[in-house]
Formats: sequence, structure tokens, C-alpha cells
Amino acid sequence: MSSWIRTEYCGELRSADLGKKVCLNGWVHRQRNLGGVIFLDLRDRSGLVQVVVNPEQKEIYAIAETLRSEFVIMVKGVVSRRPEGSLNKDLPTGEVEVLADELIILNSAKTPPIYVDDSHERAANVDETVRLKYRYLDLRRPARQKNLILRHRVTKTIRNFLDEKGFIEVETPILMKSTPEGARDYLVPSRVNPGKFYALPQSPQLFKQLLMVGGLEKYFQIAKCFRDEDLRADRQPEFTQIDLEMSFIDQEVIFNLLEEMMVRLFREILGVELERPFPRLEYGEAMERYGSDKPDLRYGMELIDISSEVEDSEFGVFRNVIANQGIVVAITAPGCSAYSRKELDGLSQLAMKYGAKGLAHLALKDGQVKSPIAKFFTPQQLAHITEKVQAQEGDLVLIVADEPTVARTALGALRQEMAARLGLIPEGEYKFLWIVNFPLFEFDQEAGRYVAVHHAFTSPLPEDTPLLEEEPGKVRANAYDLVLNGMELGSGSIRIHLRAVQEEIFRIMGLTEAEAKEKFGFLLEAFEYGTPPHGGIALGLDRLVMILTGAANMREVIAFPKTTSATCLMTGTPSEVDPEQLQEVHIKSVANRKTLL
RNA sequence: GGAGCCGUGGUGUAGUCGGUUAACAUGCCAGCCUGUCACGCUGGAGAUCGCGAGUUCGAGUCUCGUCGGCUCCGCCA
Repeated sequence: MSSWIRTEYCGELRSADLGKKVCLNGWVHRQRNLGGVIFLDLRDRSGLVQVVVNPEQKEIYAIAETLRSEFVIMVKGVVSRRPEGSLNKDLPTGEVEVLADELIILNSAKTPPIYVDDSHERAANVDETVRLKYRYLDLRRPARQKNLILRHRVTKTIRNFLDEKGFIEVETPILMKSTPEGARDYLVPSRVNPGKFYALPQSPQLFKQLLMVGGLEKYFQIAKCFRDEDLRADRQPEFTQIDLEMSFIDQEVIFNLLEEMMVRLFREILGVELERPFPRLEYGEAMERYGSDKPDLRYGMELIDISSEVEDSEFGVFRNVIANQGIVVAITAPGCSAYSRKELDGLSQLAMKYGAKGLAHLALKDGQVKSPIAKFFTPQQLAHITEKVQAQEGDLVLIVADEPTVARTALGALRQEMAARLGLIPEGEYKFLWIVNFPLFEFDQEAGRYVAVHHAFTSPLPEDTPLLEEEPGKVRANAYDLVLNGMELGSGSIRIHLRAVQEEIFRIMGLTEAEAKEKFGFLLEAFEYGTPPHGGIALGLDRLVMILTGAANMREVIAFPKTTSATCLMTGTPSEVDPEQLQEVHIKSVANRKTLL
């Protein structure tokens, strides 16, 4: 028998191929046995084509009768035009069919526990537990493959782009040193160094800076990163960054590069033209106007400070908040004046999740302002408020009074919720922006010290460096975030390249000289050997692909993702290991001791 | 660490006020059917209702616990 290796992909056959003798490999997507003729939908990565097996072909007809879903087969035959009236316009290959004259079963298959056929929603509706356990079957679904193929095109486009721009892709270690600050590390015990541990990188940060010291000048990497923190829909414990770093540059160089990269990417992947330059927003302004450092600019509904409108009112809650350096902020939800008590309670609970103590509201209906708190305000005060927030008849004004960050964050969450409920978020729009001038430090109450907002290697803005000594909390950072549609897509900074500055930052963060030397001595030393000014950025590839595919969850764009509890249902990761293995790496587990106590 | 939602044949769901035979669709198996394409028709098998306690004459249904999944807060420089 001649070769069974495919000559064509199923989904690519067209009328132009009529008369061609082809050999196909793939999975039986569906079998339709009409009692005489048998139709097979044969599926491979490229799509489906209909195969016809006629009873006259006795040998292969007998085989075709035994075929079941997901059997792996080889079919040889001639591409033929379908008879008049039996064309399928819903299928790209719908004008043709393959008349089988050879058919062999390469492998049989048990009945799949999930639907591979996603012609209907049922495939996507199968419980995710089952789909994660049988991930290899879930991956056969065209919708899944589409995401992975798009992801491939994204990384390919980015590699080409950065290569054209003179970047060198360099791999950095996966086994590296645990460093303080930041997320929890995944630890790997060392067998040959008893009691010592490697850590998996949270990002290649230090290595990419050392590559700049090493004179590479332009580096990038599609880098796996690991953070042992709790998961979210857009957070996996291992994820991928598009990581890059450049020497002899400033912020503008990075912005230009990234904007050009995004323009290229959205054009090639989605056929969407992005507008440049991307808008820039100061961190403080973003918080004030949107209650978020990653605002979604696809809709308005901005936060409005009404502190001065309410400070003279009879409402004690507002007055107290203002007296204690707090603020009163509001948003206007158009057309929501008829919200029920229950709906308002729901919004109130949302606000409280973000630390707000409550949520006040004003409903503008029947030409009046209706609200449980209306009695504390004069008609004139109410008019001032509704005017300030530009509320009209039929609108609902939501008000949070609290310490500034809490008030804004809570109301920012409400802004997002209301926009979603009211359908104000347009699909197919991509609103990029840069957030700039982040604070360099924030004071961590729990730790009782300053911690870096971005990371410890971020340089302060030159004009703010005089403040380092006296008021570290007021120093702004040479750092920036790239935000897209309310998602933090990337984060970067111009780094410190002077030893003295780096030591000062460590000192402010509460590291003693000895600690700094022990943890980061190699970096400090490197800075003494001609380190160029440098900076860079890292983009979350998974998040980028989520937006490009419209995925609601990161699991949809990762081939083998983890569950919310950081496990893999297919392989059963993580798992216990043999006591011998533990002994070899000098580890004794106390996991069970806790439960016994 | 905390909150919420979910868990019923392979899969997706229904299951009333707690009432004895757990329903429907799809998938699966068998038979019939020569132009279907989510083929059709007929018949059949398939569930101790996630697990464990408790309340009750009686629990898929109520209570408590536990496990798993998902979403969110904290956390994620």
C-alpha cells in the first residue's frame, strides 16, 4: 500500500481542486449513515470536509460503518463537485466532497466526555472542570485552536518587529535567586546545596538590566514568569511577558517603540488602525477622574468631586468625612432613577467590597430629587450637586464619601459596573493610554516602611530627587504603565544606573547596607563598571491575547492553564513526591502536622 | 485569609411546599433508511443526585461540615 501521509488539509479544499486525487488525515467529526451512502465530516486543524463512502466500495464501506466520533483515519479519494442542490454554503469546503476509494483507521477513540463539535454552544457550556481534565480534547475545538494560533501570530509579529528594530532575543535563567519585595516566589530546593533554594523568576528584571551592563543595548524576550499569588480571571501563576530593555534611551523612545509595535500588531492581527500618539494621563489624574490607575476610556461617566458642594450641608456623614481629610465623590448613571431598593443595595455592597462604608444616591425623577438623604440638603444645595454632576431627569447619582483613595477606588468600581450594566462599553474599540508619573514609593502600614510602587530599580524623576531624603512619599517615579480597555497591559520604567542612587533607594525601603549587599550586591557592583542609562517595559502577553481574541478568561488563551487554586486538573499538579525525593533535596514536609494540631 | 455562585445518567438542564417510578434534550448502543450536513425514524441501556454527618416516618430538596470548580476582595513591586 502506498503512503498514508496527507497530501492536503481538509479545510483547504475548494472547487479549484476538483478532480484532484487527495490523501487526507484527520478525525471523524461526525458520521451520517443514510443506510446506503455514508457521509463523514473529516476534521483536521484547518477545518472540515465531507467525505462520501458509497456502498459499491464494499471493503471501505464496511470500515466506514464502524467509524465513531474522534476516530483517527486516513482517506484517499477524488475531490468532486457536490451534486446540484446539495451544496453547503455554511462550510468553506461546501462546494466539494471527497469520494473515498481508500480508508484506513489509524486509531479508534472512546466516546469523548465533552463535545468536540462546537457548531453549537453546548461545547463551550460543558463544565470547566471536565474540560480542564480533558484539556487535550478541549483543544480540538476550533475555537480553542483559533486562540492559540492567534497567539502564535502575535508572538511572531512581535519577534519580527523587534528584530527589525535591532533587538536581540536573549534567554535568562529560570533558576534564579530569591529576592525580597514583590510577589511570593516559587521556590526550588537545591540538591547539591543543602538548605538552599532557587526561585523561579517573577520577571527577568535584574538579568535584563545586567544585559544592558553587558552591552547588548537592545534586549527582548518572550519570558515565562512565575508568581505564587492567588489567581484571577486575568492572573495565572505562570504567565508570559514580552520583556524588553534598551540602553541610552528615555521614556519617549519606549513610548514610540511600543506605540509602533501596537499599531503594527493591531493592523496585522485584527485589521484595526490605532490612533497615535496614545493619550497620557498622570497617575493622580487617572485616580481622580476614574478611580483607577488603569481606566477604561471607552466610556465616560467620570468621577466628580462634590466635596465643596456638600461641606456646608446638614448631613453629618459628609461633613465628618470632609473634616477628616476625606472627599465626597459622585458619578451619574444615566436613566437609572427607577432603581429598586434591591438594586441599590447591590451597588452598595459592591462599594463596600472596596472598603467604602456605604453608598448614597440621588434619584432624579418626577422633577424632584428623591433620596433618603435629601432632607439634609437645601433645594439650592441639591441643585448645585446635580448641576456639578450634570445629572438630568431620570438619572441616578451615586455618591461615596470616604478617605480619598477608598472613595475613588470604590466609585471607580461602580463606574465600571454601571457602564457594563448600561451597555456603555463598545465592542471592537481599543483605547490605549499611558499612565505616567506614578509615585515611587507608598507607605506600607503593615510593614511600617516604604515599599516601591513599581520596583526597587525604578529611577525617581530627576526634579523630585531632592525630596528623597525628606519626603519619599512625594517622589514621583520615572515609571509608566500601558493600559488598554481598563486592563494593565504593561509596566515599565527608566531604571537606576548609578550605584549611589540605588543604595539610597534601598535605604529608604528599609534595607540595611548589609542586606542590600547580600541581596543585590552583584547589581550594585555592576553599576560601578560603566552601566549605561537604560530602561524598558514588560507587556503581559496573555492579557494582550485575551483582548485580541475577546476572551473573558486567561485560561482561554493558554494551552494548559491552572485552576483558581493553582492546580492542573489534567496532570494532577501539584502532587506529593516520594520521601526519597524530599530527602535528596533536604526537605521535610510539615504539611500534615498543621491539620493534626 | 474572606465573600458569593455552582455541583443531579457521558454532556447540558428540569425536579413545586420534603412524599416513594428522578424528567427532558443531547450523546451512547441496536435496528431501519442511498444525498445528508446538528440527517431522520424506531427501540434500548445508562444516575445510590460531589462526599460525610444531622433533622425527619421519609431528603436530590432542609441544616451543618467537607471537597472541587468559577467570580470577586485582600494579595499580585
